[in-house]
Amino acid sequence: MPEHTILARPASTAQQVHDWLYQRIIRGDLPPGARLSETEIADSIGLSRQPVREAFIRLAGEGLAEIKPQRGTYIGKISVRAVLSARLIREAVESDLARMVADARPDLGAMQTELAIQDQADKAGDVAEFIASDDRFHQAMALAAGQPAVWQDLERLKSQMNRLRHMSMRVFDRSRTIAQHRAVLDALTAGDADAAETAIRTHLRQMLTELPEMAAAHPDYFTD
Amino acid sequence: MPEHTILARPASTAQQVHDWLYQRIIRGDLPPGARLSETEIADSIGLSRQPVREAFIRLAGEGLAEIKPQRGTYIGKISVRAVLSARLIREAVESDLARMVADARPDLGAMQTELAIQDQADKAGDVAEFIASDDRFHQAMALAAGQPAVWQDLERLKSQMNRLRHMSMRVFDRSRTIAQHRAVLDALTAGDADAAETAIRTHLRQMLTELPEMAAAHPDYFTD
DNA sequence: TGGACTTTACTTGTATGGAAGTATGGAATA
DNA sequence: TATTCCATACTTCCATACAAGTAAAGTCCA
Repeated sequence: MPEHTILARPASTAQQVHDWLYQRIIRGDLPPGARLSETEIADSIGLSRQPVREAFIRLAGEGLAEIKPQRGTYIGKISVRAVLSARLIREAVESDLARMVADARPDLGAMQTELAIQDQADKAGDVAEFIASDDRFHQAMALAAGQPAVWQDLERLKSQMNRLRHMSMRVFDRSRTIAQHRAVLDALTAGDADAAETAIRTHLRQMLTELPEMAAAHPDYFTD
Repeated sequence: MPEHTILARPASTAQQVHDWLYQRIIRGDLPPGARLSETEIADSIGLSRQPVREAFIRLAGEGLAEIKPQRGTYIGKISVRAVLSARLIREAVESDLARMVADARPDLGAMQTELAIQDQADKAGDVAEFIASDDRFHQAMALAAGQPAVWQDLERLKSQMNRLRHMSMRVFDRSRTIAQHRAVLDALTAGDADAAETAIRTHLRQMLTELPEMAAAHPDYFTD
């Protein structure tokens, strides 16, 4: 998304505030339903309300914040409907991508690398790195399919899902995720499109079992 | 996306400005690359620059405008990459939805209705109504699959594509679109999942031939 | 004690002035 | 003539002040 210029101009203040809040929301630092005050944040970082306000507008556009006119702004709760929708879309798209990769037989070194990183991160208990590598694994598949832009679009849909994962990864079995990733990669390496599609669909359906458990454990974090 | 309240409070001015510009962009009234001036628009509708500015920010978040700091704001050109990506995603998702509908055999009256409307609109030469009904046809399929939220997500991805369609529908053969829609509906009615998937993929691949022609006809409207 | 009303302290929304940066056209210079 | 420099007229960005609306605490009255 960021356009590349020779001289990398620093982003606008409003954009920086947005990025800062975005990370805090995704990582679960700012919990769903939490209150966001323009004045409070503006004062805390020595800015006027305006750039903070514009950051809120950007966040609301991404579905991460909810601006209630004259009442307040709140961190959006995790929409179960949005998560389920994004999951279905991911399954459909990534199974098509998997078939493309299996047929084209490109180099899959990047995916191999990420799998190794996930192994290490799991053993080290580094949850953040595990999640980051998980994303890069799927991104690498999109890249291998020659569709980098598709992954960018999926990223935008995934934002709700990401928050869920930062919660669930601490709870659920990461070795199961690794095993599923390996099944995908094996099928792709073998050039078996049917097996690859089955593997990726199985992997992405994992969330269907995790979501209800998380929603039951933190009912106040979810809506719908 | 708009939240439903019992008493429909009028949206904020900034939101209204956004919606107004959004429609004008999608319908091609404001051509890609055109200049947007905060002061100019603010003066023309008797507002201050601030709400107009916030409308610009919302548009930029949707990829419809590009804000160049201290230089100006412009209607975003149609990104070929974004259109191709959205098209691939639509094909993957809608073919999964089609399979679900074919298997579940729900009532398809809504899709029938839209097909009839498209027939009429085509004969009457009402392009806007034809496009609107085209959208409702696909939306009805998502609804029949029990996935209304999925269509909402696709809508957001489609914005770039929509602009393209408002151009191409005036040029290309609408009866061909109708025939493809009928093939989809027939397969769904018959409960033939394989045929339905084939039909919807064929239909959505139509754009792959239209896009290069449009890009060649209006090179200054596109980027990438 | 209970309930309706008023006040008060918040919130976001809008208007306006000025700061910082960019592009353009003209003048001075080689 | 060609090139460099600079003034000027833009643009978006940020700060500040005020307006409009909400919600909750406080007050008055029955």
